[in-house]
Amino acid sequence: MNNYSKQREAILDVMKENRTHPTAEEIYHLVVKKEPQISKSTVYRNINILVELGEIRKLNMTVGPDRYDYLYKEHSHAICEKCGNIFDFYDDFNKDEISKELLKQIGNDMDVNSITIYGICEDCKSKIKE
Amino acid sequence: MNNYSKQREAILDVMKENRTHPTAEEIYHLVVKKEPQISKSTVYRNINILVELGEIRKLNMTVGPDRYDYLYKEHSHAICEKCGNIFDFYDDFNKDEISKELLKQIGNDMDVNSITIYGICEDCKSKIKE
DNA sequence: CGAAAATTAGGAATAATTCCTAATTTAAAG
DNA sequence: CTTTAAATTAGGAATTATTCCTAATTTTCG
Repeated sequence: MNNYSKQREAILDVMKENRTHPTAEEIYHLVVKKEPQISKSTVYRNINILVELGEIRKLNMTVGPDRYDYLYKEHSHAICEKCGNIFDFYDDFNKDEISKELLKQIGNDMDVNSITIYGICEDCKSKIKE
Repeated sequence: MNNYSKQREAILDVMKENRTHPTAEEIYHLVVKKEPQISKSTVYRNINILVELGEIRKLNMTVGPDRYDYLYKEHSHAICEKCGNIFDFYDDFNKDEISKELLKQIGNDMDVNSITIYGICEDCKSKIKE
């Protein structure tokens, strides 16, 4: 793993240019404009490699397929469990402290990568009431 | 939605008895012991209803299928992005404050349901180094 | 009880993702 | 530069996870 390929580069470019938290399918449609011959399996494989390399982040969704995000800047996500909308925000969580607390409680010295808030957005709240 | 059925009750019982964050498939195998005739589609449908009703929680996984958790007591999860291990822990996050901060930053008055920590557990860290 | 609404089993269908293979591209060594 | 090994690709098959469909059964409630 880790040889240069224009396909992988095109995928990373698409991720850099798009801060829309695209699904794998959406990434495929964006990248096929740059590399028309690219196959879907290549997109999937490279997405996984880029996640592995820590260049992009996988967002775990309650609703719909997984989404991906380029790590342009340290930030967190608030995700609506109803509609799947993702909101970027800047938290002031202290990851080292969370790590320490986890060690104390669960006895496992985890590296904390990200903190995700799951909830219900304004729109979905009002729809439920109706 | 919301009529009694012994199938739905059996699923909820299984969730109460098992604090292992089972997948839908695992729930099916557990519940089929109690209700041998139950079908997988009934399990899936009722899992979704129970999530909807707020009786169980869906855990969004980086690796593998989604998992579910009975809400026996307010707690948070730390999930290993490599192996999918889920650790329960008690946080002291102030959800109302997070909600306020979100309103300020994203302009959306979300209800915060849960906070999930994604990271790499001890075991997976040591495996990567090898 | 008896009608209407909800739920079921079981399988088909769909969606999302991974796997397989032969061909091509890239890296690195001479 | 060639040559060779390793990595990557396209494209489609296969697999996995989940939802949808239908006729039959169960539950609710007047």
